[in-house]
Amino acid sequence: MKKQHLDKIISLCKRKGFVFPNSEIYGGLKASYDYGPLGVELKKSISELWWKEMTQSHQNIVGLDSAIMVHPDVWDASGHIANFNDPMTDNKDNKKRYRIDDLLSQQKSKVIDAICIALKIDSTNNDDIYSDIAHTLLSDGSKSDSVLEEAGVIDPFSGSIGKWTPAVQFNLMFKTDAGPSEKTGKHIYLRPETAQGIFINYLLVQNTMRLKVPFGIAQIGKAFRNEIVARNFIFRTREFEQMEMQYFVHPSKDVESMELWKEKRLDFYLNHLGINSENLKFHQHSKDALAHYAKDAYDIEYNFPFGWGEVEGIHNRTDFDLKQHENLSGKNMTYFDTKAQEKYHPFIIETSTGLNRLFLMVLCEAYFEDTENNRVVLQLPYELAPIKAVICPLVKKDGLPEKAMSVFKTLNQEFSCIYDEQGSIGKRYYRQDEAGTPFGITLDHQTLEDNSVTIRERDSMKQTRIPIDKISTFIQDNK
RNA sequence: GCGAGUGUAGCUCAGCUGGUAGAGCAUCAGCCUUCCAAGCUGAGGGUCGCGCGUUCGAAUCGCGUCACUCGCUCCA
Repeated sequence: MKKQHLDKIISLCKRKGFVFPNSEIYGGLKASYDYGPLGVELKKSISELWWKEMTQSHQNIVGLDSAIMVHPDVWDASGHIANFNDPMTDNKDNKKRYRIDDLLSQQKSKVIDAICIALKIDSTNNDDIYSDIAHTLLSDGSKSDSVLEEAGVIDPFSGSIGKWTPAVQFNLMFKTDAGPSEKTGKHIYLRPETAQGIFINYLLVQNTMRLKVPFGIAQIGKAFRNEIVARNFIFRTREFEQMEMQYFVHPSKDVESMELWKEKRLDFYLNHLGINSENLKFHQHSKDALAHYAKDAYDIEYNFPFGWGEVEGIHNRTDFDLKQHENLSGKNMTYFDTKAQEKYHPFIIETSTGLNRLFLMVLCEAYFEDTENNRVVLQLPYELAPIKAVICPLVKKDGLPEKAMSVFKTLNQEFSCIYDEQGSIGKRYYRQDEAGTPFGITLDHQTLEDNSVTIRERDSMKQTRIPIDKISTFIQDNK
């Protein structure tokens, strides 16, 4: 049943103003979406919850907002330039695409030798021979296709020699040029992760805030990845928002800290975002699937309509990044513990989550078809609901609209409300059920006599009669 | 990336074998007044994703392209 929900959620998102396809009047842009009036509220609520949980709730975690564009050497140090500029080739016969270095590693040595001779590469004592060939092919673009084919490079899928296209580079990072002309300017990349902004600033942050290890730096911001495949609605987009907290610990405490954060982060999903534990699980990366920087890595996965998908990564990044930056920048990146008189590179435990994925997860979790009452309800936790209450006059006459409007104006100071007098009262409730509004407040003729209203709860549809001045208290108690 | 499918009003969809578009819901205005949608009247809104082609004539056929969904694949 759950498997069929994504279409319904996409439709609801558009209908109610959560998410719109971007550039729709021009036919759309792949994997690009806009957040509508309700969507922006929901997204903001999720990130605010996260921020509060990850900064304010801890004495030793502070925030940061670093730049999207940074010195290009940062990406050299991080490994993004080296690791994600892999030359690729396609087999024209079956349209399979391969990373050339991967492809070569599966070939017999005489094939490799033939290529080396053709390209005049010295293959002796060369550990990076596959990568070297790949990059040579790329720089010699035009002849790369014939070289691979003539050497007899076999397509592992078909088992026969492929008809290879010239080497092509797919850049993970979006590149642009800073400066007035392409020639004089530097290549600038849009950050593919927010983490590096934290690493390069960590000593300044530590110093200005007088922090002692262990401490954390949290950041929310956009990152950009030129994904080849982008799918599943807003699950994987080229432009996305990360919420990361990098926790700096003593190298001997990494395992312990990892366990701590795994627990804390899972709790966030269960107790703050209202996710059912059945729909969450940890997935540990296997050794060979680990990122170039990581020692150990867990994902928190959610059971989306399209299957289990990663919503958060909790990784032990070790001291890889800090040492890399130290090597490349020449600046000392060590932390000095004055009490222990010890100087070291802290290990970094990263909790990195995708805000857009949490958004989708929250919607999937909240979406409920109440067949008994023939309605669709978004059972969002109160804190996440874009609109907290709808204020309705029972009928559009006898001074009820005026009275309701004044109640609306008062309550709207306190929390986000909406006023609605259009259509039957049931219809108005149902409209808000779909938007996830937890409370409906209705004024009727009795209100004019004793200042009481009916308050109706979204999930249970239960109605209670209370005085106007108790609305706020009631909501606080029942949210 | 490969394979399959879809693309007609804001949403869900109908338009069979080619003759320039309909419904329900939604929206808006008016009536009704009723605490759990779908009562009455009326209105706005689409050159049928986009382009090219075939044809006297295309939403309907062909090709291309863009976008989305599903299955594999991939995902630092």
